[in-house]
Amino acid sequence: MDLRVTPLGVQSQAVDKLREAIVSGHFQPGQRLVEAELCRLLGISRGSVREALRRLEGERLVVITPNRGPSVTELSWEEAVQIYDVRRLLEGEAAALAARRATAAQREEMEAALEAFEAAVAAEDALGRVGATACFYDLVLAACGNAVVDEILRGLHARINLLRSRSMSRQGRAPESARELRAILAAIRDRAPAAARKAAMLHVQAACAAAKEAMAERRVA
Amino acid sequence: MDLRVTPLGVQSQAVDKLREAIVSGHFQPGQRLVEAELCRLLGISRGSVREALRRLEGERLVVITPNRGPSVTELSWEEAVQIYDVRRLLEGEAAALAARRATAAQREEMEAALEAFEAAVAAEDALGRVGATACFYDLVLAACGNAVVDEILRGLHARINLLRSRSMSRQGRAPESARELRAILAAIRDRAPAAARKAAMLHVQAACAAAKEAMAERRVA
DNA sequence: ATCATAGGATTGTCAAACAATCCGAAGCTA
DNA sequence: TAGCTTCGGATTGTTTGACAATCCTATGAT
Repeated sequence: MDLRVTPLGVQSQAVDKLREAIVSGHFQPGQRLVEAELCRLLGISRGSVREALRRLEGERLVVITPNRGPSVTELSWEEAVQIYDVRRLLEGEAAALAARRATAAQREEMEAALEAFEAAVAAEDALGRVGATACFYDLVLAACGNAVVDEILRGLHARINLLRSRSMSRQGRAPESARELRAILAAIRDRAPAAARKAAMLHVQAACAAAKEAMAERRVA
Repeated sequence: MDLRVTPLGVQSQAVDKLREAIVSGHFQPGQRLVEAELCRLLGISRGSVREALRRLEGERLVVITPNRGPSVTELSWEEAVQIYDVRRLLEGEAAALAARRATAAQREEMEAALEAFEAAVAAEDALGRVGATACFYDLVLAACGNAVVDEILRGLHARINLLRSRSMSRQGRAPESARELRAILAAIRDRAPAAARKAAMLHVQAACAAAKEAMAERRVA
């Protein structure tokens, strides 16, 4: 077991901070990220900033246009649909694998996370909801045992967040969402891969539909 | 239509050359990539080399260990299996979408590419085979119309290539492979998404099994 | 009003430097 | 000889400064 504690280089911190700033909407999609500006904000040199930006480019959170530099990725609705398509497949797979492989302890943790989510829904605690959702997802992805699925889905979630910064609301859908997650967990507990896959795909499908509606509202607003 | 011709900055070229060197096996998996060395080989500055390496890290072709620097990714068999799992899903999806969306012209091109592949198989032209395969894949991915699937699969193919550098042989499987591809194309021509998905998944499954055998041979050798 | 031009802002790239870290090899000890 | 310590070279992480190439904008000319 490796208990190394790395002093966490300047760049890694920069990447984390920038990613956080982007997914949280502090930097709006389309906004240009001027290197000199980021140097000032982060207190690091241009070389490090550029490397950090390259990493975020790899995560598709930033687009670097030649001779124009970096800006926050703008996600078209068309591309968002494509992402949801892939998510449907991969989250279905992840759920199926989790149903087959999750240990008893992991099932317990999922149950706890889901209860936390339901509590947050009842309390209309938006922040708690996203935290609990993330926790639930982490557990499923850990249980599925496929690091590649994990890695890709993390990336896709971050990218979808680029949309959500504005259409966050939709809290009306939370109860449905809770029911969908519960269905997934039920299938995982029953060790029913096919059912888990179906439930997870349904959940993504619903999320996509909800995003579409939110998008339409935004469009007219 | 944008017919801009970009002078193609130093870094982009560096990334391309390094990627080529890696997937072609010129740099072996696990080999360390010393920055100063790459500066000499590429004739560019350290800053540019480092940015190029960051990009390749994003493509998972290079691993950068803190305070040890970059080296060519070593793909474990375990991880390769996970990649094949995802490929099965996504190539199935791509084939299904292509079956639904491909234009007549695209079907013709696929037919041509497949015939080229079969010709290369008959002529035992290994290089021609990989070229024709790549071409066929490009056409299917273009026809499927999902840029996210395209992008992810390209990445996964490159990563699987990290394995193949040694286990390239397996030319005995080429005729089977040709039959599998033909089955995919047949389904696409019939506009039968379900059949196309099934055929594509079968193809990946077979490729995975073949890789496993090649791996086992290597292991004992 | 339209076009050309100039100037500022920004990126792309290079060079040089230095501290921190890692790794191997020499030397010392038992 | 085996094992431990120490030392020094190699390599990375990061900074600073510089300059050409490119883009954008505002100014000025027709």
